[in-house]
Amino acid sequence: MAPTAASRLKARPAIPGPSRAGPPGNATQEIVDAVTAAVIERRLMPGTRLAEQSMAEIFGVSRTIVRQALNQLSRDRLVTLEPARGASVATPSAEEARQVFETRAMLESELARRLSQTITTAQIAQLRHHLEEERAAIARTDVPGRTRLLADFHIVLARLLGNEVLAELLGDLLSRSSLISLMYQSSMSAEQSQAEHVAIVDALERRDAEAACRLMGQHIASVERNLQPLSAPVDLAAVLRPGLHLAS
Amino acid sequence: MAPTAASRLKARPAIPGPSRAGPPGNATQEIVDAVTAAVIERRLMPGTRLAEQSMAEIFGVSRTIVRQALNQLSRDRLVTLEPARGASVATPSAEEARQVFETRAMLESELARRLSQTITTAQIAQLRHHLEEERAAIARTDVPGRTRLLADFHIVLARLLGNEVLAELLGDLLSRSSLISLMYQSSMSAEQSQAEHVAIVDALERRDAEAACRLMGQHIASVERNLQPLSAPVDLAAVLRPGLHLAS
DNA sequence: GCGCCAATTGGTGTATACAATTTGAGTCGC
DNA sequence: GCGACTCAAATTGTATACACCAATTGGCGC
Repeated sequence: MAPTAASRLKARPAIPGPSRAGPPGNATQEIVDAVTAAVIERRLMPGTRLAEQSMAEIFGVSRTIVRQALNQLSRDRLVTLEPARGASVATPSAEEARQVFETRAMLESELARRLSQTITTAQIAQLRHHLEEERAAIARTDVPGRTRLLADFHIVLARLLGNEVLAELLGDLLSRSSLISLMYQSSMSAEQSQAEHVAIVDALERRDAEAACRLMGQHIASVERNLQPLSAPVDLAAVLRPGLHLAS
Repeated sequence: MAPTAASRLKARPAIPGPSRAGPPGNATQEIVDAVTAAVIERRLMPGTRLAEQSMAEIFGVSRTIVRQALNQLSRDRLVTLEPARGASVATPSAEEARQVFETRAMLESELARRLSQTITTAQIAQLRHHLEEERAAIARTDVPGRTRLLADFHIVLARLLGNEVLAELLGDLLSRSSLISLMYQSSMSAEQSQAEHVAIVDALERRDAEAACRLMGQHIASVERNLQPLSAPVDLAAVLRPGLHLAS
C-alpha cells in the first residue's frame, strides 16, 4: 500500500466503533474542514487523487459521508470531480488564478476603503494583535501556521466590516488563492506579505481611505506577481523522480 | 395529500424506468437548477419545506440524489438544512439581506468602473440586445422571465469583464438577492430597474468610469431601499390569516 | 517483436434498507 | 379541565449492496 498523501488528513483518534461515533450530524463537515485546512496549510498538493474508499477508511466513516464532503469541496473549487474518474485536489489554471486575484482585488480594495471609515480603536488593536501573531509564526518558521495567519488577516478585515456574507465569500477566494500559491510555487516571502499587512493597518489607523484602498490593491497584485508561470502541466519526471534532474 | 409547492418543480417527463434515466451524471444538477430557477423566478416561497421523499417522487429519482441536490443548494444559501429536521427554502434575515446588498454594491460598482475601461462596441451591442429583451419581457408582463432577465443583466456584465470566477460569485449573490426580494416583498417596479440598467449601459458606452460606478451603486441601493422593512420575524398572524388584518 | 483486442479490476453512480431522532397525538394522572 | 408523559408515525442520517463506466493488463494475431 502506497503511503498516499491522503494519510496526512487523519483527524479523529480512530474510533473503530461501528455504531454511533460522537457527533452524528457534522461528520461530513469534519472531513471538509480537514481537507480545507490541509490545502490552506499546504499539506496537500494539487492533483492528489482522493479516492472515496481510502478517505472512508482514514476517517472511519462510510463512503456516503466522504462523497458528501467531496461534493462540498467541489463546490468550493478545492477539488475537481471528474465523472466516473474520481476526485482530486484541484489544479487551477493560470487563467483561473488571474480571475481569482482580480476578483479579490476588486472586493478587498473596496473593503479597505470602506473599513477605513468605520474602524474603531478597539478594532485597530485587534488587528495589531493579529499582526503580532503573524510575526511570531514567521519568526519561529511555522510554515502552516504563518500561511493560515496571512490568509486569515483578510478574513478578519471582512469581519470587522460586520459583514459575514463578505467574510465567507472571501474565505472561499482565499482557499483558492492558497491552492494557487501552492501550485505556482509562490516566490513571495512571508516577510514581505507581513510588511504589506502592517502598511495596510497603518493606513486604516490613519483613516486614510484612498491609501488603504491602494495598498490593498498593490498587496494583492504583489502576491499575484510573485507566482511562477509554470506553464508546463507539471513536470512529471521531475516530480516523481526527485533525484534525476537531468533525465530526459 | 396536500398540493405542496414542491409540485411546481416538475422538470422531467416522469420516466418511471428504474434503470438508467438518460444522463446519469447530472441528475443532481438538474434538481439544483430546477429549484434555483424556481426561486429566482419566484415560484417557491421562502420557508417552503422540501421533504426528501416528496422531491424524490417528483423527479423520479432516489432520495440519495435529492439529498445531494439539497446539500448543494444549502451551500448556495438557497435552502437551510436543519439537522434531523429537514430542508426548507431559506428565509434570509434582514441583516443578511443588508450584507448581501452591501457585498453586491462593493463588487458591482467596482465591476462597472473597470468594465467602462475595457468594453468594446460589440459588447455594448450585446448589452443593448439584453436590455431589449428585458423591455419585451416587461411589456408582455412575463413575471418569471423579466425577473430572470433583470438578474442576468448583472451576470452578463461580469462575463463581459472576462472573469468567470466573478460571474459565478455574482450568480450566487443574485440568487440570494432574488430570494430576499421575494421574502421582503420588493415594491420596486420592474420598469424602474430596467431604466436604471439603461442608464448604466449609457454610462458604459460613454466610457464614463465614475458615472458607471456611481450609477451601479445607486441602482443596488435603490433595489435595497424598496424592500419592505418587515422587521418582525415575519408577521405570522397577517401571513397565516390573510383576511384578518386587524387581529391581534 | 510490436500492436491490437478483450476480459478483468478497481472505482464511481445510484438505489435500497436500517437505525436514530423528532414530532404529533392520545392518554393517564392530578 | 389542564398538564405531562408515553407511544407511534414520519423523516432524516448512515451504511451497505448492486450496476455501470473507465483504465489496465494479459493474451492473441500479424
